Amino acid sequence: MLELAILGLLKERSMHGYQLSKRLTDSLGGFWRVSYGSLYPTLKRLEKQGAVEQVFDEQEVGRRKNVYRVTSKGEKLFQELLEEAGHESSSEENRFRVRLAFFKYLAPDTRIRLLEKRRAYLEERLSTIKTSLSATSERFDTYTLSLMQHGRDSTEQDIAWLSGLIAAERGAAKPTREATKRREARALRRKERTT
Amino acid sequence: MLELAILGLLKERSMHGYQLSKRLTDSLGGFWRVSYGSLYPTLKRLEKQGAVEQVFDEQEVGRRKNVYRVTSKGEKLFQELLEEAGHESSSEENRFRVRLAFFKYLAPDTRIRLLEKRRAYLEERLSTIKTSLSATSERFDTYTLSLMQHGRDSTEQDIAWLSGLIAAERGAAKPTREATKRREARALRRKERTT
DNA sequence: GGTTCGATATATCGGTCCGATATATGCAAC
DNA sequence: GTTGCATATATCGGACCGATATATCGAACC
Repeated sequence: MLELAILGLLKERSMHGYQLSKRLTDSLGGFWRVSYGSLYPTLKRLEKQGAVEQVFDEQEVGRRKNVYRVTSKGEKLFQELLEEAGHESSSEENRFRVRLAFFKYLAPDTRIRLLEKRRAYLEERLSTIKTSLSATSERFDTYTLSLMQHGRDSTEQDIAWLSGLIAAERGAAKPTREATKRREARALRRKERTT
Repeated sequence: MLELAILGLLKERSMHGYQLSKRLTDSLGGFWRVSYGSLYPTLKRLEKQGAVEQVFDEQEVGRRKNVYRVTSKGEKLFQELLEEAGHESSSEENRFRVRLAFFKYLAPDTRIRLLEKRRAYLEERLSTIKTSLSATSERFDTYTLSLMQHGRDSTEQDIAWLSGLIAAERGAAKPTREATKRREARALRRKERTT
């Protein structure tokens, strides 16, 4: 995941480690605080793999900075990591967000595939939560119950958000007026079935 | 975090590793999928620390099972882990949820303190996101923008949820008989609305 | 009766990431 | 001039994950 994030940021502009950590912590939504214990080893790993390389600025005499640039090998790796379907785990929460932050580098149909995969996973999880809640709601204490209810509500909102993104993506993919209408109708029907 | 979750579940009932993994994956909200690569080493670590001990059931002759029970040392450790204020990182998302699942083992004022701390953190993050969003100097693409907007909305809803929990906690702090009845009536009505 | 298969159960390996910490340098304020 | 803060790189131990190996049990099927 860090490799993906680093490559994505370096694609936009060559940077050194500290700049990357700032961009990752501040700009990328603030949902992930990257540690140096991850960042610097990952940079070295990427360099060893030939995915990034150091840029040496001659006139810079001041303090030591390791500025990195993406190589063509790194571009390739970036695309692979970006398209890689996730493993649906807890760390996949962040992984998905990082991926979304670089979605502009993906083809529209790949974007739709990834969004739908994520939505399918959330829908599965939602139904699990709902089953858990309706089956044994008396067994849970107030806090666990509230936690699960909140989990259910959040998941529903995440799904709605994803559906919006998918719809927008479909609308932008083939701007044929008739096809769009048919697609939206299908999406609506599908939504009504699963709700 | 895993130590906390394991001790909390073992407090309720002595179990072996596989049962713990089921309970962690299924019952605890479904938001965390625990791997065996974490679970079994953690159990051994806890045993080494003297926080849990094996239970040997004599009549059981069948397949090998390592059933564990919490010791008094483990009870102490559990309380410490439960009260420990988090480090506000990305792994703290799960940590907070796990902690909440065992909130019943905490004193009301500790509960309020932890909830408020969490809320304060989320409010800080919310303001960061809002600042980022309103600063037009940095232009985000559609996806990053949507990600941040969704992050903002989700955070706002999390804060509202926490505020509800805090209010309920404050209301329950002084258990006057009449107040309790009124509160239960409110809770019931609230439950009926949300279900 | 045999076998196949999925759920149960424990264990370990390599790897990613985190949190803490150490160690410098540039810079501005006092 | 020195104090303090942001900048900048680096590493250590540890937590957790994903994959995989291994083995047992029960039920289902032929």
